[in-house]
Amino acid sequence: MAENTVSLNKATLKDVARAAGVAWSTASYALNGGPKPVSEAARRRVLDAAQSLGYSSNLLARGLVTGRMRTIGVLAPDFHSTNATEQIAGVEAEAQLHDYRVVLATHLSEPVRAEIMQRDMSARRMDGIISISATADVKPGVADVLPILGLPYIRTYHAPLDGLPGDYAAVNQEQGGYIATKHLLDQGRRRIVYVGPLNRRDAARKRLEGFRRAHAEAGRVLSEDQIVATETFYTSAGLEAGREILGRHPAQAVGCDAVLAASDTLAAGILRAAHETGLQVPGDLAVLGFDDITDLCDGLYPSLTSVHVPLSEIGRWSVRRLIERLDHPKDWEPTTRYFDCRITLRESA
Amino acid sequence: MAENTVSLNKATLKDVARAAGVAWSTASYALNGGPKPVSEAARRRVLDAAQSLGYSSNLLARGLVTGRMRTIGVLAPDFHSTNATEQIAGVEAEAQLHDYRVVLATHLSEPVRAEIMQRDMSARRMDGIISISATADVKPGVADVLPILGLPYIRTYHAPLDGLPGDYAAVNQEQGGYIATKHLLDQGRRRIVYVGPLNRRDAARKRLEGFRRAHAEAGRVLSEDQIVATETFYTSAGLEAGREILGRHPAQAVGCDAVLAASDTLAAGILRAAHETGLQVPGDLAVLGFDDITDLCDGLYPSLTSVHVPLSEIGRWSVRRLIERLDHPKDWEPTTRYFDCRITLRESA
DNA sequence: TCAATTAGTCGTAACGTTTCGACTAATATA
DNA sequence: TATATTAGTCGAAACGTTACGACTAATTGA
Repeated sequence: MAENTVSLNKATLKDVARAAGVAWSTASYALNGGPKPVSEAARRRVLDAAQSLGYSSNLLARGLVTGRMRTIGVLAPDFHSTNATEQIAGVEAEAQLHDYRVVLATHLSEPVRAEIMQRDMSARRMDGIISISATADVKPGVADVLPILGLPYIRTYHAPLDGLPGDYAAVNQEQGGYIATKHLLDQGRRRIVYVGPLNRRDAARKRLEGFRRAHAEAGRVLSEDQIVATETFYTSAGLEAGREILGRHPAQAVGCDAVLAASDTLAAGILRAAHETGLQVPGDLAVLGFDDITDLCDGLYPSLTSVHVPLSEIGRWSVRRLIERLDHPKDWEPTTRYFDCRITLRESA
Repeated sequence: MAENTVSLNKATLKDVARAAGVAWSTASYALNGGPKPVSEAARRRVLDAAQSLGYSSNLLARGLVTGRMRTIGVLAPDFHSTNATEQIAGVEAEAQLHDYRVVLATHLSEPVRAEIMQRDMSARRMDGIISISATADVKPGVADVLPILGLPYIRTYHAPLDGLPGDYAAVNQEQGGYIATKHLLDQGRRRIVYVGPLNRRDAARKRLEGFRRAHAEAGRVLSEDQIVATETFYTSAGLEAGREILGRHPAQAVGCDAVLAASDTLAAGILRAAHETGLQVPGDLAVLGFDDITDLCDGLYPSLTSVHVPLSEIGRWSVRRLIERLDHPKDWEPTTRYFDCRITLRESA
């Protein structure tokens, strides 16, 4: 089954040309449709020769002369958070659609490592860079070197106004918080509590702004104990917050009839607190998460209604935008694009 | 803060050499320690020149002449399953450690696409390919072209004995099933039910073998209704199976006191069925999952004890193995390596 | 002191492409 | 018929490196 193992794909354009009895240049024209036409007869012979020699062109050599590698560098903080991987998935899928390849580099939010990676991408002559962030936080210095590389780049999910020029794709976190809250209010929930980490300048804060706006528009006064700060996004933090919230108004029917959590993992903790307290979800208490992590939301009991964040879409758009810029460098100008969230309905709210 | 924007990194080795007053070759030796020594004085001048010109070497040109790009191609079916991403994460992390970069390609389990990607990687002169599988199923044709490319490659998580030569890294699924079952038996569980999809030749079957072996070693007879087949790995399938199992022996105390699920998502369904039935977990019923998906296991109530599958380790090992082969091509021979699972203890078992 | 070694440097030939300018032969234009 | 135009082909010059062979100048050994 492996009689052809001898083809160590050493065949070069020169070989093909020789086999077809033409000059390299002609062979090149025949294969890739260069700037000069080539006769049907010659084309045939070249194509046949290439076929039978198992020729495939050396993209390094081509890249060296053309200056384009059809490759996009993706810079990400890590590879574990769904935030990052979903975006990368989108990037990869869209890139493949346009016959671009993707090279990966993680920087673990360390500026030095980030700079090394960016320089490396430049040295490898990537056509452009997409710098992904998994939080809306500004990681100081992580993308600072981008502008001086002279490569087209796009940042996603970073804080929009960090002063760096260039394209920018972000989640409309505020809108996410807004529709989530509106969804709960429309259900007739009277007292909604928002749970999330507020210490950092983060997505959770933006979501909170949406939470406030929805209340304001509905003419609802928001008391400050309707906002509960957590330290992290972990389930344990959610559980702690949940116990506090539900313990605060023990037997009171309308003490708190809905919780909007800044992440699905937090929401899982709330759900657990509800179980412990014996509350029915969504009957006594509605719970709404953020991120729409399928496995988690489906697995929870009851399954978790969650705000879907269009991460994959962000990745896809970034690629399209980058390629557009590469193809028409003239009519490009920096763009900031926000992506709206939507709600994935399940049982909990 | 961006006064240096002019440095369009056009500086070439020739420029550096000119600035330092030496020949290209000398500059190259000074920068990368070539085969000839270079005087301290010259080295200084070259390094300084390189520094002030913002020189970074063109890796394409270098790759063209050296034939090594310090780049590994990663072939994966998709980008959404944790199975795939965890492995890729391991690959990326380890590659970075050795100053290798990773380029990504998904083939969606379509043989044609897989072949295109593999040829592209060869054309880009990757040093080697790691072909990742997310299931232990053999996807026919997906990796068939690898051997004829003449590139070193490693397959992970594929079915080990699919006839293709080369390095191979796999999960010891049987051992996973074994330790999981043993864990439950050691707890004193009397009647354990295994839940998983059995129609396909898949990881779940291997796990079942371990389940059987543990019973045999403990001298326990296994009745066939202790094995429940599902169609999928989804939570809904787990719920269905759970209802069947728990409904089958309604009030009977020792009807079934433990469930080993072939995945965490299935286990989530079992947990839900337990809630519906009013059973206490782990008191009345122990539930053990497979895959150890952190967010999910931590989020469930009670949190899910799960068999951890060393996916990231597989990725890391593959990279080390590949680099070893690249560095010492002579003393290489095909290796198959199995990676053992371990149990991550949480509340449910 | 003379030959043999060696440290240091320099050209230059690869590597495998694309593309430019020049060259033929055929075709259309007047 | 002479001339401009074109289709088709070719050789050679890039692209930016590494590495080989040759060449000096200095150092060593006898």
